[in-house]
Amino acid sequence: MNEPRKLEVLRAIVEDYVHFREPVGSKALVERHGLGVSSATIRNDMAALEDEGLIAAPHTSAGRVPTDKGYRVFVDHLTSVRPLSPAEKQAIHALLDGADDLDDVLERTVRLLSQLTNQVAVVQYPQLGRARVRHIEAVALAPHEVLLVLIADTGTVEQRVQSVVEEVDRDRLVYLRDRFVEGAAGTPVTHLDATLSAIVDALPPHDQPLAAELVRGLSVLAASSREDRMVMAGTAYLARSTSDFLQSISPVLEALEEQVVLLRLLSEMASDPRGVTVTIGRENPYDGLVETSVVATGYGRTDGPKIGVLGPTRMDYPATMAAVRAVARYLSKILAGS
Amino acid sequence: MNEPRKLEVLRAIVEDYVHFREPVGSKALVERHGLGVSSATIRNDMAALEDEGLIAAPHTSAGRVPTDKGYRVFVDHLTSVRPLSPAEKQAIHALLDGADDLDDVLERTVRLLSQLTNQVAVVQYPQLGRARVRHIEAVALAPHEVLLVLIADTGTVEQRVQSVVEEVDRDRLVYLRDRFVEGAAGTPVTHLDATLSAIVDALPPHDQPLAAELVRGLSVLAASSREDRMVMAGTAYLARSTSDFLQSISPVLEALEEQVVLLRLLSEMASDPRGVTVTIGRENPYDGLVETSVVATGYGRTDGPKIGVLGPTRMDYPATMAAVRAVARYLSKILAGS
DNA sequence: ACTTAGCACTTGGTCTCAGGGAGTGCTAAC
DNA sequence: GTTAGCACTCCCTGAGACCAAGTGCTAAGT
Repeated sequence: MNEPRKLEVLRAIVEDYVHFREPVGSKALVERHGLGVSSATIRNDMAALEDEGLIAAPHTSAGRVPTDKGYRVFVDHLTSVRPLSPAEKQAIHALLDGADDLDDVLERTVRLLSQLTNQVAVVQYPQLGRARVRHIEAVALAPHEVLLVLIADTGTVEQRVQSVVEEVDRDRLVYLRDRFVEGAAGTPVTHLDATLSAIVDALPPHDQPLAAELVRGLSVLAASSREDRMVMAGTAYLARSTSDFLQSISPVLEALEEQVVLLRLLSEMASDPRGVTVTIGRENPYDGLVETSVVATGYGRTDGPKIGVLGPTRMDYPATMAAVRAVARYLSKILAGS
Repeated sequence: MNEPRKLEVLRAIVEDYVHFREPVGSKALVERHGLGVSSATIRNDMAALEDEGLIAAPHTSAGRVPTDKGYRVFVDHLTSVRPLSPAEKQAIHALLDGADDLDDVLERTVRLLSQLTNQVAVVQYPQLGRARVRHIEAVALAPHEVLLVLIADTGTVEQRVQSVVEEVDRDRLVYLRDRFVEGAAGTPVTHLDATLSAIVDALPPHDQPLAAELVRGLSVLAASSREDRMVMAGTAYLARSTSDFLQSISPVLEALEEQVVLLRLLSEMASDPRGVTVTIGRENPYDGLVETSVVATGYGRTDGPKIGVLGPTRMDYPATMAAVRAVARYLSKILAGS
């Protein structure tokens, strides 16, 4: 058995299936790709590939279709992430320039990625958890209401109106805020609670009740923050996929609405040395997504938030991986620059 | 011609078509509804209704289907908004209690409405434009960076990091902030720009450049605020509609992503004396939504933001209208209370 | 002036059947 | 290890027949 050629056949099958969206037979294969052998030989290779579970036949007299496992081998061994075309790079520049706000940047990015890949794109908000405290602000809005603002070095700003039992005095509030900023600036947001608690303990006793209430509010900000939020675009592409995928669009939409599902999925994806990670079909633990693949990567600092694309398992992996990687890089650059 | 019965026939056709999702014939009509006449009579009525453009036949030997115009008559003259069942009211309570944050409230609300109606639900963010300024905060984050926060009496908080040319001095910033709050608190957000500009003019000359920059940032907050944002839920229900609607799901998803489209649609919907407004099929100016109807109403103060539901023209209008109205009322109550 | 029974007619959906096409697996020869 | 040849399987398509549902019209009844 000719191993290299067998893998070449697998590649050809994947490429043709992605391109023509229908099972591919041995004859068409030799015609479209210049494999210098006859269709019978290819059939032998295909039988072997089928034995290994890399391809499957929908029915006896149909061509073959890659299995999840087949796509996996294709992605892992048969393709490298090709760079984007200049036109695509220019599109990235054109769409991402001129954004200021973090929300705006993410919004544009996700639309861009969706348009580049013709698929659903998602981007996770920068995780406050990995960020460090840059500033804390406390503003008295009313006798018993304080606006708390927590600003992280990632650029995220979280705010919340906290009601307090004690009547707030502006000067005391400024004093407390200064203590907080002084003691907590630079602390990882995850440690904010502990750091602030220590500060409270060191305060004069009569300041402690109010300070404790404020710390409680700030902890809420640090914990229930945007780290579980994401932006999405391109759901309409789901419906444009082919007919059989159309049947399964409803569960996919459900999964997309359950952002928790997606967020877990993204964060569970181990980072890959090549930069992008791919989860294919049933590798995915969620039922609604058994016919979809996810191509994702981190952006910003290492092990940071994720950005990715979701589409039918029958997708153009090389192109999608390239787009995801390129957009992630530009996004990192933009966020670092601002 | 018996006018009342003819309208009764129209109602029966709409109800049956919504229920059984297939064209309804004269015979089935007399069987299912106790109209005391024969099918031939109904056929005459149906011919008349067809002449008036209220119903149509997909083909010669099929039953009739309501037209957009038919639904319109049904909605306007043949149905009243029925109150919700106790079970539904309880569901509303259960889901909306325990929300604090505005984001959280809207999120829960839109999910609730979607589940109640089995359709796509949307809710518009409270418009900052109609709100009044409650507080302004300016915090120096870095030598050339100021965090601006604008808090409205609607509970919305807008923030933005503004970079400034001049190096900021903390005391000056506090001074300027105090001038702003003093002069602008209570002003409608729409007039914020003018009000602040006047304040700037009255300041000592050496404060004016920095103040002007801050005002520019605050104006951006006031203008490009959340008033063009919305929350959505239940897109998966789109795919669960019947087959013919499945063809048109892609344009609908596109329209939903183009939030501008939806927002314009919602704001163009005149408020109806009965509380809920309905836009049916082609009454809708957007191409992607020719097969969908929108049921919406305002919440909060009069002429305020909108909340609504979007689904196939073949929807259960009375139930949907009831759900939208009920949820809008609860939402208003919650927002007023907090 | 309505209402009704009866009936011819239209049409889409379903079923069956046959034929064609695409593709496979196997065998035997190279 | 490769190839040609061939029988076989299975899906898809179209044609034809048939049925069910529904209509519109006419003529008769109230």
